[in-house]
Amino acid sequence: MTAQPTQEAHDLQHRYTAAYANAVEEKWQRSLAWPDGRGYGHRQPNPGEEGFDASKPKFYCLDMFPYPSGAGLHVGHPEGYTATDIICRYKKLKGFNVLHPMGWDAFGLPAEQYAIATGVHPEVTTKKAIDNFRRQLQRFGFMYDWSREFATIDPDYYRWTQWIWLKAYESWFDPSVKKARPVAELEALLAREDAEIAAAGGATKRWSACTKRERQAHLDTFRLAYLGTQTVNWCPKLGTVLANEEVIDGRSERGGHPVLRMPLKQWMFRITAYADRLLEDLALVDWPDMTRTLQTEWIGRSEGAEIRFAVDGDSEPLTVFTTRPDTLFGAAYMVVAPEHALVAKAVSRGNTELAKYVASAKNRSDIDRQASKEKTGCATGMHAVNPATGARIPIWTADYVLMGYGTGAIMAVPAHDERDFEFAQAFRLPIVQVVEIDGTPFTGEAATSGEGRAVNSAGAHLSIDGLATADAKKAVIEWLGAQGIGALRINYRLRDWLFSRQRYWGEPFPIVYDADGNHYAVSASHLPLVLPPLADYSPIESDTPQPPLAKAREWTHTTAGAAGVEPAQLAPDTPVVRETNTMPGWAGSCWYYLRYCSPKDSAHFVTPEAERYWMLSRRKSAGNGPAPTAYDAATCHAGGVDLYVGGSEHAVLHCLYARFWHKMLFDFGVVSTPEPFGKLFHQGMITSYAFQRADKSLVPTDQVTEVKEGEFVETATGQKVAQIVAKMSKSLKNVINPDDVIAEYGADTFRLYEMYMGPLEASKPWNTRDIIGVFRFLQRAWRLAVDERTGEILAAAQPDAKIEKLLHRTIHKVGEDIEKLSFNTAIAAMIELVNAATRPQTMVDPTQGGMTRDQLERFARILWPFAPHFADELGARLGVVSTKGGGFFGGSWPVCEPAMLVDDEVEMPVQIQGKIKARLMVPAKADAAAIEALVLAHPEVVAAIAGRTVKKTVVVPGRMVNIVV
RNA sequence: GGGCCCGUGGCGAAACUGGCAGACGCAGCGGACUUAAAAUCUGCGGCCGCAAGGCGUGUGGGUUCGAUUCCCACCGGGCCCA
Repeated sequence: MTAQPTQEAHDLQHRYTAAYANAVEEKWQRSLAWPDGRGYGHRQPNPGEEGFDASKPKFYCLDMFPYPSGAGLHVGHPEGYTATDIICRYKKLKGFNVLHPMGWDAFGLPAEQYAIATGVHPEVTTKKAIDNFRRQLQRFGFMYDWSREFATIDPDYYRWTQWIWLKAYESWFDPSVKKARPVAELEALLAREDAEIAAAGGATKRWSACTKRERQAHLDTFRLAYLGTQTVNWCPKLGTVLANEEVIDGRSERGGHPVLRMPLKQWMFRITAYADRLLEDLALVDWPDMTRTLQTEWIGRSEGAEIRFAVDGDSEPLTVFTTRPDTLFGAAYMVVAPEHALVAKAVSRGNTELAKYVASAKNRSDIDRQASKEKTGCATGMHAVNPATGARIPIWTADYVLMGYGTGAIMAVPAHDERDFEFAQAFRLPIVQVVEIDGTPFTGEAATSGEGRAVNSAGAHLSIDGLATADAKKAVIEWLGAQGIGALRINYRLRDWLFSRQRYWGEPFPIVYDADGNHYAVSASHLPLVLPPLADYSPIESDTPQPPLAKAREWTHTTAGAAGVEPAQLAPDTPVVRETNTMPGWAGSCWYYLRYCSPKDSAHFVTPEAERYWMLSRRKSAGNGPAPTAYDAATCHAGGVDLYVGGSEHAVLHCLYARFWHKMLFDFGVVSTPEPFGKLFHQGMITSYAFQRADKSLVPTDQVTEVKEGEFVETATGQKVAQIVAKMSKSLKNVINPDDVIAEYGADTFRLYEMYMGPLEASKPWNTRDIIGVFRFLQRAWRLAVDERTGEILAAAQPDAKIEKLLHRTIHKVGEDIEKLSFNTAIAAMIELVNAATRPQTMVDPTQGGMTRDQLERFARILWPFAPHFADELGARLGVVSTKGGGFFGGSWPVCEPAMLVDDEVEMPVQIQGKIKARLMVPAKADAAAIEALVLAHPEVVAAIAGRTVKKTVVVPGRMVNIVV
């Protein structure tokens, strides 16, 4: 990296240029490299290991798991990583044991699609991408403990992902204690009580009278990981299921191939069992309010009633869920989803029009169905009885009712629900007002929604007229209960989690099926179940879903014994077929933070001792006692990771799924805390400038010319374009490559720039022009300390009192700001310090100005978390650290004397009628009365209030004085 | 349509819990140094005004001795739900 110095630069060989910065950075990174070449810098030992200091408090800081894409790092990645690096280095200087790991979320679709296109195995491309990511991250100087690195695709890792899944498979949720228990306990319980269980055809059967198969089938309905039937969007041409967002008008978004909606048996997680705990425990964590709100809404708990309506000519009642049981008298008709069993019944009675409607609705995605304004529907010809009025009401089917929510059926109250109203109007169904809402009279022209008083709600058996909504709900629910046709019920928007994917590049399920389709677990001792290599990754075109793994016939067709099924479950020579679905990309990221505690343990998914040390933390209010050894809600924080930093795009799904897994693991007794992440922080997005024509279409950045300050034209046409802020994207050609920026300024400048752009949580535009500012700050700081010609330290002979005071204040402010993650203001404070200490150019003797060696060292220590290579190099030249000693890694945060933070005198503004009219110096310790006396005696004040009487004086010591006349 | 968040110089931003609006940086303008330029050091810098002064934190109102900060309405932008 040592560029040949030009003749002019020859005198200034030690000037902090980009080339110099790069050389210094690479020198330090080399000097800190580990002998094994896997990483460099800090390696944090675990409890029980050599060099572990149990007397220190712990700090576990985590960055969200990156997916190593082939495109390499984006400038968004180092934003969060720099922030966590700064706080970890700071905590290290403050005497903490710091766990700051990094690894790779490496299963996933892009690598698989690349494999389909090129035939290169995803493992090859993924490992290449990981190597590139690691190289880029290391070039930034991030203090990760690389000895703990792993990827989700490592069999040593996914062995435990499979192990956790098996634990869930072997567990059920006991609502009486609100936690998971082994299925074996449920089995024992059923046997002990000789319970009556549901059997085929609606009958019941005693446990003792059941066959082994019947018992198994019953237990399967309780498992936390279970085989369930879900309606999926299956695209035969693409050979895959699609997410709702990927289906438009019954065709795939990509390629426009037909998509079939079909029920499919797939592995599910019973996350809904944990809905209440996932909701309640949000109160225990220090998370952004927005994120907690999003999770709350996602879970979507609503209290209402389940009501069973008798159906004419059918023994089976129609069950609905409603949040407004008080509107029962207004239920003028029923609507069921096209997939509802009752519709099939009606069709089987020969209703051809209905059959046509169902067929057309079937292949519309849920999103299409809810988005369309036009209400469609069809009468089933069947009728239900409104239990309150005794009226016979028609049952319709319409696609705006979804099978997935509630019971897939609603009672329609058109007067008070907008969608029901539109539907009733479209099909001329009766509309009856049953709620009188204050301020919104019901005119019959629109639905009125909200709470009020019940009207038109009196019948022979029940009358709720005049009752407020809340009381009316209670009364109706009570009456329904007494009649045996309904009850209070809690419904959730959250659905059970579909965990199967028809993909190759994911964790295989440790499950096999016998010839009858019964499933058996592969025992934990046979894990990992390694993903078999495939020569051909392309999807299988078929009308029935066939995951790519089905192609590995030798792997899929095996025997129970070879697969590792317990002989007690199935005879070893029984032929079995392996599950060919794989786990989704979420699987590996649900528990990676635990594996970092002990990534090499081959006997446990996490070493219990390491888990306790790194995950248990004392609350701030509980003082600084020794590390806790067991969770105690009174003194411990609920969440193990002390700081989790990542984008808000993961606020709902990833953070909810990880919490769910953590709670299961907590119930299994293998983790100590009820929550995984104590404090969560979302860094903002780094955007970029882009250019827009008058018609709002976007112009790539390289097709724009700046004609003058702030004025841009499209180069080809000369047409004026507006500069706007947009996401970085290839098509806009406004993507910034971190490698280029490092080459131009060095990693330390890059780190400082991203932290100086603005608040960490804010979304901010990258402005290449601004980088020079922080680069100049480093240059100035360098020049302050180092002779640019000789490389020798230039230090003041005597400390300057003003600089010493400012240094203490800066130490204080930078420390405080780091704790608040307010890095931009911390850097501003350091810039001010350096500006204040900079020698005037006219100064002949450099030892007359600047900072002393001791002051420079303290400055280097506070700068170190932000610009570590720069600070280490400065420290080395000062002779206080060495490359062998690892720079400031083992150092400490400088001391701030509280006495240096207070002034003897402070300037106070004096306002008259709220406008500043004077300023004067007052002793800092003066009380309000003394200040008032000083102020009223001040000549400027006397002049300003001359001729008027002072009505009131407001004195805020240390702030200001306001005189009201 | 409902809910939540955000609007401060030419630009990125700062401002503790209601107490000096614009710290710090970029861009700009000036001075010093230089044959000159770059670099560096240094000064100015919200707007209007020659000045005194006035006006200023999206707009309009309110509470308060005092509002960027709290309340109401509106305008603009974003996110989530429907």
